[in-house]
Amino acid sequence: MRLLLLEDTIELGEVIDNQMTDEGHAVDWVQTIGQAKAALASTEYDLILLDLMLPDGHGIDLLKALRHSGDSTAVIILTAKDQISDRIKGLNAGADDYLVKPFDLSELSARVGAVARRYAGNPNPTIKLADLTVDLNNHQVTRAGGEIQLTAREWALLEAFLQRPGMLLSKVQLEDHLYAFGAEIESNTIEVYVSRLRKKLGKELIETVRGLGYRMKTS
Amino acid sequence: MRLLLLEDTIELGEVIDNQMTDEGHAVDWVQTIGQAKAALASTEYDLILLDLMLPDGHGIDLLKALRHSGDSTAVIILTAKDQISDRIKGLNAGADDYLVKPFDLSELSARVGAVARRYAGNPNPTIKLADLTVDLNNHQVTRAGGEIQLTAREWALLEAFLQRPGMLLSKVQLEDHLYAFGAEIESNTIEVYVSRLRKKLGKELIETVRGLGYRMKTS
DNA sequence: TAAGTATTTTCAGCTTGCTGTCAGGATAGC
DNA sequence: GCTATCCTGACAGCAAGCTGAAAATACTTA
Repeated sequence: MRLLLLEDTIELGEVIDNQMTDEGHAVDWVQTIGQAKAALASTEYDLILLDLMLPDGHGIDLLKALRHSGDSTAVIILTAKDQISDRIKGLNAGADDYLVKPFDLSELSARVGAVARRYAGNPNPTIKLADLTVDLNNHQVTRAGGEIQLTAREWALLEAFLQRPGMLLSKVQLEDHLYAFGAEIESNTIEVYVSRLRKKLGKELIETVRGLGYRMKTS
Repeated sequence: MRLLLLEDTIELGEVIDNQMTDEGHAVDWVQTIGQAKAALASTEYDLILLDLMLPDGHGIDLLKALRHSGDSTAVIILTAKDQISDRIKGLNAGADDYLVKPFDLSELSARVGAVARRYAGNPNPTIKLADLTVDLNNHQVTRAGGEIQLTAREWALLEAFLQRPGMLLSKVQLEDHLYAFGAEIESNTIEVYVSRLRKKLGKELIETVRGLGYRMKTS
């Protein structure tokens, strides 16, 4: 899915950019309304993530202009907590959803996923892997009918593997996926979680590549 | 199906009118409570689409008057209002469903269709869930014959789960369902209501997904 | 309006179970 | 065998969630 991210905070913008890219979306990240207009003029997007307070104007105005011109691209608004009335204005102006900062990346993923599904017409995406069924939407994993309970971290790890099927992933890459930027991990946490995941999913799925990282078998 | 649409915004009214007419319903569109009363006095409707903020009064009052006079016509509330209690008042006053503006027309169609089916084929639609019977019309839950009394909030929460059976719902999503946009909840209200619902319905129905939200078992 | 009742919201203490770390053992490669 | 790397059981600390109860609010009835 093709996303336009309009967010002037470098820090937050980068995080969202990375996350969305990780999830397989094509992200164009711009930081001003001017740039956004240029991007929108030249490209067709499936979803716009819209910050409201921007250096060269207010996001609502962009949204209004967009809707006025007959553009019905899905829009999710990102607003600060103290701008409640903005949310209402945003929804009135034709936004599809909103998120209040600070938000969990997982929450953002869920909303974006919901929009993606709405557009793809696929209500409940699942991945089948060996005898496992992974419900990406509900964070549910089942094997032979039985449900496997995963903790948040275990799920995040599985997700990392599923996003790049069959690829070799270094511990650093996995850490980057599990821990939002800046987190310092000084122990063998990844090893521990790989171990826990294997125990729950079945050992043969995740293979160790000594000195390099891990790889999940695709079939 | 014969609909009464009470909506004072010309723009929105026209859109809904057209859409519903397209879908084969007979639509009477009025713009004030006065006109609505006149229409209701002379005609039998299957469904009322009710805006709340109206030039000559509040939609809730009409709904209350209607129910007080023993009229059980289905009502779907259309509200852009951000007042916390509107939704609750609406449901308490006997609304069947609600939609927060702006909404997708497809969403509206779906709700209207649901009401249509509810009234056409099935005079008393119920969902069976474990040993529970949930009567969607009357907002009643029974178990082994005994009736379980739910308060407005408790019902709203149950409803959120029933509308998306088996899906993982975050606390934020549940808040959005219980509290119209704009309400800020700063405590563990959702946890409290989950706790109360569990106590009334039976603990095993709602499962906690730590760090992510809750999920209601479907069977 | 005021009193009485019901519901909602908040708070605080408690429980649960996840997380990150470590240590000691296992394994692979040389 | 030796070493680097990886695996995994155990555990303390912590954060998320649960729940009883009080405070605040809404609703009802006289």
